[in-house]
Amino acid sequence: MELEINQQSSANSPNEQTFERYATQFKALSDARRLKLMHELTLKGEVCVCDLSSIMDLPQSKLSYHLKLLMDAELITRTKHGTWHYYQLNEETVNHLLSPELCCLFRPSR
Amino acid sequence: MELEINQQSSANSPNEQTFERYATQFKALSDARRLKLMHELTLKGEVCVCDLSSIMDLPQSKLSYHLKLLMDAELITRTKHGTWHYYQLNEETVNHLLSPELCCLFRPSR
DNA sequence: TATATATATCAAAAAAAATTGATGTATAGT
DNA sequence: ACTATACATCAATTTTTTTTGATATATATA
Repeated sequence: MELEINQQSSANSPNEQTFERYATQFKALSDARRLKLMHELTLKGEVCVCDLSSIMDLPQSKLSYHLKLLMDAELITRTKHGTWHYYQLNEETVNHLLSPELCCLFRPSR
Repeated sequence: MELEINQQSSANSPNEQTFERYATQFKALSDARRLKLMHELTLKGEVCVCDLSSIMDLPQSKLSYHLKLLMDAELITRTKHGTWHYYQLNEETVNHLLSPELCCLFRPSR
């Protein structure tokens, strides 16, 4: 018999942390530019900051700021190859959060 | 043959408005107190401001402010009976937005 | 080793959102 | 008509988020 430490409380009695966690994730999604960014990752699978910068028409430091918010919310992940950093959707988180109806927009089907 | 005015562009070529719209909705969801509020509505179906005020331990004017944000995002609806205003979830919007996995927390099953 | 490129981080300023306390409005009861 | 109750709105303030421009770090290349 195992003791289970709930990462996330049951749906019946959510605790404050659960709400805070979701609030952080929705906050990361609460900006049109970040949504567009997520959409680009949904379409392209994996994009480096340099490409995103021109796609999004954003200066690099601003872009890094928004990428960090999405990283902190665990909505995206990063892999480094040399000096290039490639970002991709965190499909697990996104699919846990968003409806299937948002499929193709932000939620890739596996 | 009918011309169709898309309320929301197709998933393949979302326009700026689509992102702005979702950003507004996610912004409304980006606060732990508003999520708790949504959860209360999910559980109770319909609650008046006076009850919410004690449940949430929030002063009335603050509560009204947050309810307005959720109303503007069309995440909740209101019906008035006399001086009482009853708020309820907008299930259509919520279910369009959130995953079935968030069911019971914010997304009621019909 | 020196230089260039890609990206992250930082601190100050600007902009946006939230709080607060007061006032306004509508309805119900006397 | 008067009073009380339920809720919305407003303006000033505080807090949080975003932007900006500069600097730091890490890797690649000459």
